[in-house]
Amino acid sequence: MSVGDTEKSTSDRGRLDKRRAIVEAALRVFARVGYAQASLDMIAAEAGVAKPTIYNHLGSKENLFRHVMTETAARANGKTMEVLESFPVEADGLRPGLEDVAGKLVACYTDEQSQAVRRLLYAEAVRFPDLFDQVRASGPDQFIEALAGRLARLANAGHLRIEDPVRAANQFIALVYEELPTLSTFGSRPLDSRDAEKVAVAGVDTFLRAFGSSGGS
Amino acid sequence: MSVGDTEKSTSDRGRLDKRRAIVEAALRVFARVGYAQASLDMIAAEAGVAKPTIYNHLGSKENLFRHVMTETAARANGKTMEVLESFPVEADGLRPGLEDVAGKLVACYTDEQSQAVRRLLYAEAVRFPDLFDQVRASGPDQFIEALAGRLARLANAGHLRIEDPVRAANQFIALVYEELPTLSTFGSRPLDSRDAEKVAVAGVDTFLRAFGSSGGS
Amino acid sequence: MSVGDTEKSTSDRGRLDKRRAIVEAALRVFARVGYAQASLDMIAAEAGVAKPTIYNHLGSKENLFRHVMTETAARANGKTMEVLESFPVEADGLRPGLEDVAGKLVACYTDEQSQAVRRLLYAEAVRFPDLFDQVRASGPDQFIEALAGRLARLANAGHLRIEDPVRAANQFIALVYEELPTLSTFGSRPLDSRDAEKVAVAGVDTFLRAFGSSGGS
Amino acid sequence: MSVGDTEKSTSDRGRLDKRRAIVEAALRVFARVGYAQASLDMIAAEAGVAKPTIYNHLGSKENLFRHVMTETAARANGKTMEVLESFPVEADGLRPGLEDVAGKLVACYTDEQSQAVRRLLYAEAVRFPDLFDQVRASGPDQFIEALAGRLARLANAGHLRIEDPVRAANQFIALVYEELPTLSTFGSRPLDSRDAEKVAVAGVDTFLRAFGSSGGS
DNA sequence: TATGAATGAGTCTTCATTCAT
DNA sequence: GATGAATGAAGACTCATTCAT
Repeated sequence: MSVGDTEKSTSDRGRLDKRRAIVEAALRVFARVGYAQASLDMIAAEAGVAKPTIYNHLGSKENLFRHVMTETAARANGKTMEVLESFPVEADGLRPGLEDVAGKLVACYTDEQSQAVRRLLYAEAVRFPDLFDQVRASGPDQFIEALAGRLARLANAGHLRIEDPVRAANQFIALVYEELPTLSTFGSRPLDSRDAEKVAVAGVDTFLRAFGSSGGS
Repeated sequence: MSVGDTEKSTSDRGRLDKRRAIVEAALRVFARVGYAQASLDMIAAEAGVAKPTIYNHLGSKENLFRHVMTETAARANGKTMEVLESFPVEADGLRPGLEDVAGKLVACYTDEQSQAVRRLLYAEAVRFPDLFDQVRASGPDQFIEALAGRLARLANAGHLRIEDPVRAANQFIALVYEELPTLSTFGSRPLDSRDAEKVAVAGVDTFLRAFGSSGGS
Repeated sequence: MSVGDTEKSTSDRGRLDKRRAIVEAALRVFARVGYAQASLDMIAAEAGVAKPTIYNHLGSKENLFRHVMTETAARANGKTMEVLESFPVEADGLRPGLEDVAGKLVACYTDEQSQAVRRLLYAEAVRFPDLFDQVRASGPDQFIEALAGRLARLANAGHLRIEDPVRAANQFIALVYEELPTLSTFGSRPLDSRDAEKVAVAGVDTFLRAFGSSGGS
Repeated sequence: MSVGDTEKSTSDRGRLDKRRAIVEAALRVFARVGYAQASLDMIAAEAGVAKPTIYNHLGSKENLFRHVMTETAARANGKTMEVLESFPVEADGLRPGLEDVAGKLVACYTDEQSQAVRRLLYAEAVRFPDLFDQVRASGPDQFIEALAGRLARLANAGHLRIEDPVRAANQFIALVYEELPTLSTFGSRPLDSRDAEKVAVAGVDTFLRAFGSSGGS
């Protein structure tokens, strides 16, 4: 009467699909109107499920929010960490390499979901301080650490003049992101990607003027 | 008990006092729990007035929020602009001058009300985009412009090597503020002022390494 | 423009009327469908007020229930205590006196509101044990004590042979009320008052057979 | 693993066990939180079955409640009727015989399940009046009838002076149970068995004072 | 003008009940 | 027959806003 495990996997797929639909819909709604203003009615409608289904899967509005935030942040953080794989390791092509990395980081930063999570985290920092810490520890903190490592390696090889790599890493991203928040009204507006590109290139330029071993190359 | 305009001025004083009390109470409540979660009951209680009095004075919750934001932002921006009056204009004492300015800017940035406004503006950027623009135009944009002017003057005098003063101004504050938001969890936590000081000094250092006419000092 | 205190009293009257209407409506609804099944919508409709008005006056469903119970019980207890004022104090007319008291007690017991409170208290004894205690202490306990006093006085005068007046008081009302709960399905059904009367008279008869100083009078 | 009717009987046993588990769990839950507050989730969890299984076996919440009440009441009534088997039939040992019966009745009355059913029946008398009638007819009414018969026999033999045996039967249990409901807060609290014993003995004493042929023996 | 009281709309959450497997 | 998942309906409670005084 049935085809066996295919059927079961179909059912499981249905379950997971529904959960996924809820979480994604919730992210969209939260991003659109904020945590407090988002009603479970909106989210249920957006996800195409009944309201109690959300409770069956996620338990409560607060829990739903936490899941949405951590899962989306994890995805975004993963993409950001991948960028470091193309980080330059030699003096040869240092500037274009850094520009490439900076461009990719800007792309990650301005990714729609990434902006949404960041804005929501900021907005609800008072209500969910622990969530803020958790996301930061598992994301930005690790990223800064990794970036500092790459910079230190370049410094050791004499390609950069850096005393405090962690601080330099922080300054690198400060320069690269610079006015992104302002340009996009904290992510609530689309942002011209050429503007962002220019900012990134300028940030790399200043970074190399400050830390390049021979005034940049 | 008294007559004539004295009475009227007394009553006017009372009215203004009441309005002021409402706005200040509203800022505290909004900062504590956010816009959506703040109820007019809380605000009325905190201000020591009856709920309808808020409507008499400010009209609606949204309007109250707008007034609170713009008035508080204006006060904060005023203080920030004053900092520029001590901006150095000569090569002599350039580094300590910039460090002094950076320290004062950090103090302004980390001022409690200032953080509260910034956080609320961020949090409600989607719901009140016009408010965001208005505050930015009357504050940060003017500040950047003024800062760029000071930097251009220093560059013209040969004390700094700067091509694009506006960009340099943005980078200056990016370097100075750097990780302030992270350190204070976007303003929801007190922040060690010595840490902030160190960040500011390091930011100035990097800025001068990049833009100093002779490698700094 | 106004007639002075009349106007104010009118407004106060309106307030109190509204509160009274809520409490009375709540008693009716609770009695009709029980605590858990009673919705504030029903109560608000029955009282002719808006739902939040109930919250303004009474705070919560639980609190409303407590007020309804204690206020109604106090009224019922008051009436019951008044019955004792006609309690016989002499051997002359002892039996008719006791029968009169018994009849009045049955009337109090079978009073609609009284039955409703008793049934609700029983029904919700698990959820509101403290309420149960409070009502019992301020009502039945005091009544038994007072009744025991009257019986003791009769015993001292030699009109009754009673060793333990409190026990005798309990047995008196046990005999008088006897099968009232069963007859009225615990108060959920009207009860034939002649049946009740007979039970009361028979109860007095048995009581006097047991405690009368000369086999009854 | 096995075949034929063994398998079927095993499965039947399982089904009946499951049904029994559901009914017993339901009684516990209903007793603990009342009818309206008891959710099928609680009951399913307490019974260790899935929610739809309850529907397969009992059909609906209301039906489940009816079954639980009637089955438990039948069990309790059976035990109560058994007590009458030891009812004294001679003048010799009348008082101790009645005291023995009274004690056993109190034990039945204060049995945990018995109290739970009584309380639930009282609590839901308005919602389930027919259930109340059904249980009363099959239980208390028959018991009173049987008790009246025993008393009549004793009266006929000259051991008691009773005109209306049914009334005397009702008064007997009224005196014996007397303040049990109050002592145990209508069964929602454990009750000191020595207190109950004393009440029973005192009830028998009064009963014999009233109806004993020679002042009791 | 300032306020106590009232309310209509909307929020989160729970529950009895039913499908699909 | 037993179950995990889904849902429509309903409930307690809150809030921004408006009258009447």
